[in-house]
Amino acid sequence: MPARPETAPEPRWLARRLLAWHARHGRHDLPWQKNRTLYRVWVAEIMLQQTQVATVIPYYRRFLRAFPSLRRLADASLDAVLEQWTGLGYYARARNLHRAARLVRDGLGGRLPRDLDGLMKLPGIGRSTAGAILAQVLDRPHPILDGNVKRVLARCFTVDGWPGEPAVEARLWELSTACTPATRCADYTQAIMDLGATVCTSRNPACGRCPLAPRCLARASGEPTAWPAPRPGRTRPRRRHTLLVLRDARGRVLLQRRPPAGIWGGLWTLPLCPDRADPARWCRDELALAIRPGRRGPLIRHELTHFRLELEPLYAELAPNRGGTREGPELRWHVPGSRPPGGLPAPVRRLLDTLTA
DNA sequence: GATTCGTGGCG
DNA sequence: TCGCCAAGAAT
Repeated sequence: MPARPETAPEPRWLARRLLAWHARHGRHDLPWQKNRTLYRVWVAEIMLQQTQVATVIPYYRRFLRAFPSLRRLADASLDAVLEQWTGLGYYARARNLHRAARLVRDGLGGRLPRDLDGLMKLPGIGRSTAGAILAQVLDRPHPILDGNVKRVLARCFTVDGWPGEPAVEARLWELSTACTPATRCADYTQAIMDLGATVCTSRNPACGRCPLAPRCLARASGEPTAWPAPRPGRTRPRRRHTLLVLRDARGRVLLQRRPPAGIWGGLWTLPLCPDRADPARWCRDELALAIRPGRRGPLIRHELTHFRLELEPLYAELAPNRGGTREGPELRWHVPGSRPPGGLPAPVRRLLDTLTA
């Protein structure tokens, strides 16, 4: 049984322990940690929102190769940006990143703001992301509050309640502010995130390797994973859709652009089968596939089913741009294996890959 | 204040 | 197979 401290750790002790731990056990060679510019760290922080480091790294390298500077990003088309974002998810991040780059190019002389309020005015940058950028690039003493920090602080100080509740989050902001030291802010910020990501993990915390364990109240309780409290249960609505793979005689696949906002906003997907329509009823000439998302998540897992589709009725519904006057979804024929017209959702990309092979 | 937004990994 | 979670922000 661990020793049982009765008082919460002092902020200065916590920061000192974290800094010492980070020197030996922290991560020091992440791609955005070298050549730390506002632009490079900004892009990294946006990609890292709700996304783990290991997932981000290859995307980050490709993205910076395609858009080495803010100017190059602002001058690029949104389609080109979404194409780089394909598979990363949360595509509003890419749209906001691109919009912010143009705002900076056109209104701020091409320079990203170097203060909290200025950064937070840009789309996609909230308080935590702004703090992380300033702490890492300029070593400014701004607290952050991401999932790692929430977990570490909630355990150390046994903060009750689900962090999604505003009152709990406010308390965690207080603690994060109190613990953030006036100096060595870049190292401290990286340290507490690294601890949360590699030691104070959500399911199997390695308290035996934690520099904060001696005074961690959750550790002392014997059940460190009791904090933070889990999100209250909720019933997620199940949605079921059918996407159609329509191929012409040359093997091209019909793609349709999603509306600019909402799920997969601005991306190119397979056309949606109209609700209540049975794809099988349209079987006739062309071989097609239907994707039927399963019970998981918004639109994720899918099964492939072969259908033979009658194209003409669908074209009447899907190709309203013919003639140039009617409004309707943007459509494009795509040759599998060639460069896509823009961003593709991961399931669509995977499907197109199977058509290539 | 509650929901929405992707995808991959984990137990 | 399933539910939860992850370097959050916008609506």
